[in-house]
Amino acid sequence: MHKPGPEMEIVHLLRAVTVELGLHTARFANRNGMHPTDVRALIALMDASRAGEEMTAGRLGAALGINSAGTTALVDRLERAGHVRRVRGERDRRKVVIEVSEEAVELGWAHFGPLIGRAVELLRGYDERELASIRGFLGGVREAAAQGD
Amino acid sequence: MHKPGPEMEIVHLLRAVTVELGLHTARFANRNGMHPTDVRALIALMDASRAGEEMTAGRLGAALGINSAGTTALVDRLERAGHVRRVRGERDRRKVVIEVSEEAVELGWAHFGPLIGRAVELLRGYDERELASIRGFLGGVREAAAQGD
DNA sequence: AACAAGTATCTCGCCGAGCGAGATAATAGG
DNA sequence: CCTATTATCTCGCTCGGCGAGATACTTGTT
Repeated sequence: MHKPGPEMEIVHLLRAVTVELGLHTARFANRNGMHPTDVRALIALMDASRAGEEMTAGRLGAALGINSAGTTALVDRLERAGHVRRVRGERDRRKVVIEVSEEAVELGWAHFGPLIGRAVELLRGYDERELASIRGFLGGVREAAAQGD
Repeated sequence: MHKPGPEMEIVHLLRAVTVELGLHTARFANRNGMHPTDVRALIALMDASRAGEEMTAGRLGAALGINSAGTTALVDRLERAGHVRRVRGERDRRKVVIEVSEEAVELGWAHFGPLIGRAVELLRGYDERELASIRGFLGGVREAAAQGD
């Protein structure tokens, strides 16, 4: 019916990885009385912070694929738990900038640190050409998955 | 604070890929009046079918990280939509074997086919050593993420 | 064989995440 | 200024998933 091909093994492996990472995230969420969405939000916030960008409520909701009502509830939840702070935008006072608390960053590192460490360790075992192929494949899949919004 | 390192770029890229694939799955779910969990369930079912294994309600719930009540509701939903069939276990009549309908398989291929095709195309551009490094990295991350259940 | 213990699924009642619709507040453009 | 636009929030609601416990079938024990 479909030709198997040795490439399919890697495709299925990639999917298996995303499933496993999803479950890993869900465990972190459960252990801290949070929901998967809350964790995804914190990750998005830390990403923005690392890139030196401000994350507003609207952009956060868009990044997670939930609407404005859901986003407000999400930020309420995170704020109530002390994971984020709401800060009114300085230049545009309609906006609400969301800042991650130091405590949430540490909580995240405690759980995801070992996994990240292991991944970095694995990557150290490859030479530049191998790293380039990994980078190229992941980048290509990301682009392909982003098509058709 | 943290040493950046060129490896971190790939770690963040992998995370970006999982985020993008998650959104891609959510779009498929929305367009077909389903929820992300339903799609994850169908994928798990097709995986099992491809591996020639029977998937029961209990194993499905475990694979998705939801409890038995939620699993029953999930299977009800999928059955109502015509995506799966319930079949009483032959040997052990307590079990309920879940079978995916041909129609659901085609629906999935219509949406995920192009993405899978693009991934395979990308992989064809690498030689055996490069494929081995991609396989090795993904396999290693999967194992690392599976630790600590 | 009959009974207890174990296992797989289902039912019931409930909580709360996320949605649609629309209100409110701030900015931008003519 | 007055209107259109943008950003967030409020309200009411639906329904996915949970905990507790019921039900049905299987397996081990005596």
